[in-house]
Amino acid sequence: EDGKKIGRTTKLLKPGEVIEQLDVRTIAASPLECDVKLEDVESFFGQFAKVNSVRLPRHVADKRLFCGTSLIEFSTEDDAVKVLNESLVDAGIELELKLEKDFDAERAKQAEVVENSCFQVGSNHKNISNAEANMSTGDSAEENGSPEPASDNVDVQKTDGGPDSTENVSEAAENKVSNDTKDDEDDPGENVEESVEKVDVKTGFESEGKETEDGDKYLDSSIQTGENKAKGNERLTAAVYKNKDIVSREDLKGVFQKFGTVKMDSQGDAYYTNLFYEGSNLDDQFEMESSYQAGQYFNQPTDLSVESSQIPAQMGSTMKKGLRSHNFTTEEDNLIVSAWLNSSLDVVLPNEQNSKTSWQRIYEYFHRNKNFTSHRSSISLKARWATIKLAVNKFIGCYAQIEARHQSSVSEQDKILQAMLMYREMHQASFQFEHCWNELRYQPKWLAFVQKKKTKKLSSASPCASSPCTPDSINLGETDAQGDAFVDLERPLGIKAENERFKRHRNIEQVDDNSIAVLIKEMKVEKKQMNEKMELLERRYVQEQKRLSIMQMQFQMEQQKEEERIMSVDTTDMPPLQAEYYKCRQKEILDKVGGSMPRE
DNA sequence: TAAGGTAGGGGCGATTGATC
DNA sequence: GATCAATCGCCCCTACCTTA
Repeated sequence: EDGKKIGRTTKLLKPGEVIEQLDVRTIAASPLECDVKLEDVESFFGQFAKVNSVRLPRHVADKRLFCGTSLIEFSTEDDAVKVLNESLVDAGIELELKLEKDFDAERAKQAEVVENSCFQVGSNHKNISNAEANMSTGDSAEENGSPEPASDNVDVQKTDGGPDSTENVSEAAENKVSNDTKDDEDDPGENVEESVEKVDVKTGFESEGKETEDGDKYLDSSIQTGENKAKGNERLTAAVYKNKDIVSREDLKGVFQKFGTVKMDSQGDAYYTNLFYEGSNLDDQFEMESSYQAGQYFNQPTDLSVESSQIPAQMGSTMKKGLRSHNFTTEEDNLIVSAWLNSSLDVVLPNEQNSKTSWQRIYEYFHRNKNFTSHRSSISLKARWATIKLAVNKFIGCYAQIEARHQSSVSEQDKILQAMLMYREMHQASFQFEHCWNELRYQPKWLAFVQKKKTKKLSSASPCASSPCTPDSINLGETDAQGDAFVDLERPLGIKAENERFKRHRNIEQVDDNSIAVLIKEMKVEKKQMNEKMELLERRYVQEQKRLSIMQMQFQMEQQKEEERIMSVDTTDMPPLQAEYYKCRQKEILDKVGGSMPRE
């Protein structure tokens, strides 16, 4: 305004320089837990220096998953250097810290490997194994600077997922060289020496894959012995054999033993192939002391898996197949109920939000909050909840029926006893979940759940609404006094479902003309009946009005007669008080008549 | 934009087999 | 022998992606 030129005191940096500065201020920290939050990372590193921002990059192979490494941008380069030189431990695990550019470089490599593997995945049902093998191949080829097609490399894999797979594997291991030869026979362009050389190159067992056969289990593992040795850290390393896929059971035992007692049976051979990707064998060969122990193992970030924190702590589902554990205790039941109530309402989470299932969360809640010994797997908890839910639902019905009787002078305890008796009569079994019912009965989530069930039943049973109710339909029936107090948290229909519904209705309209005609006829009849009713009511109303007016006239006539009588009374011979009364009444009447008469 | 396909996930009944 | 935890398979629902 005063004519003086103003400008920045400090010159703006060029974009490239900004990025460069950002790079030196940003460090990558790993391994972090899969469900780690931005705030957690920020507060953790905030203890050491001022944090500008935190990023949680996704995995290169699966964008739904956190890659296990967080990028922390500090306010100054000095801060970044200071933290980089620190030896930080999070959740008992020493964090590996590196500059962002190093992390980016590794990530670019990984992306390339994943891309290669995607193109080279075979068409058979063992895509995962192949992809994993190909990734390994890609890496080694890259290291050697001599890219080779994956199919040219030696691949000792089990080719059948059946029970013989272990046998196949051991055979394959024993006859490695001969297999190599066989492979080479298939591909005449290669010779045995070349193959062996390639196997030797692959001393680093690198794998990166995803367990897709079971939707719950994502497994990204990367065993990088070469790197580990170089770093010299003391994290877990699985012994890796010259053949990339073969790990001895002793080595695995050694790895798993750090997290709990591992039982090994005597059967089976000494080698396992692609354990992590196809390895149901693991269940048979190794037994953790508890399923949760196993879960704990998979929660540990180890070098078995640089990004193993992505693996859900759910492993126990098949760990002790066929072994029935002890009965559920009241505490366990209550904790399951509590876990269910505390878990998210929306059980179907979008993929990009969280790959964990609601039962995984319930499982974690259960084991995090237990103050007793329990090794239940998520499947056990789920099954138990199903039992609890069913029984409590039935009991609610019984209790509602007892309530509906409106018995006077009956305490709540008596009602519960009666409901229990009714339950026993109806279901030939005693109700064993009173403790759960007490926990659940007033909880909004439970009430919403019950209501949802009820509406579902009503809608599905609407065509036969007059049909006799089943005990269960009575259970959740209109007498459920709690039903009105809930907030409707039911999810709306999805687009597709809504369209289906619309289409169905449209189709019904188009196709069923006859039924529409019948409906119209019925409606006309109904209308006629309604009109008749209305006429009847109107007639009654008019009659009633007439009757009222007649009564009113009668009353007026009687009143007039009375007034005339009062006016004609002679008060001369009456006692003074009586005379006074009549005079007052006569005056009143005169006033009334005078008021209504036109004045002159 | 609608339709079709696929994947993820839950519910539920039947079955199995260990425990009571 | 009864009970009940664990498992399995089927069905249904929803969201997302691809294709016409």
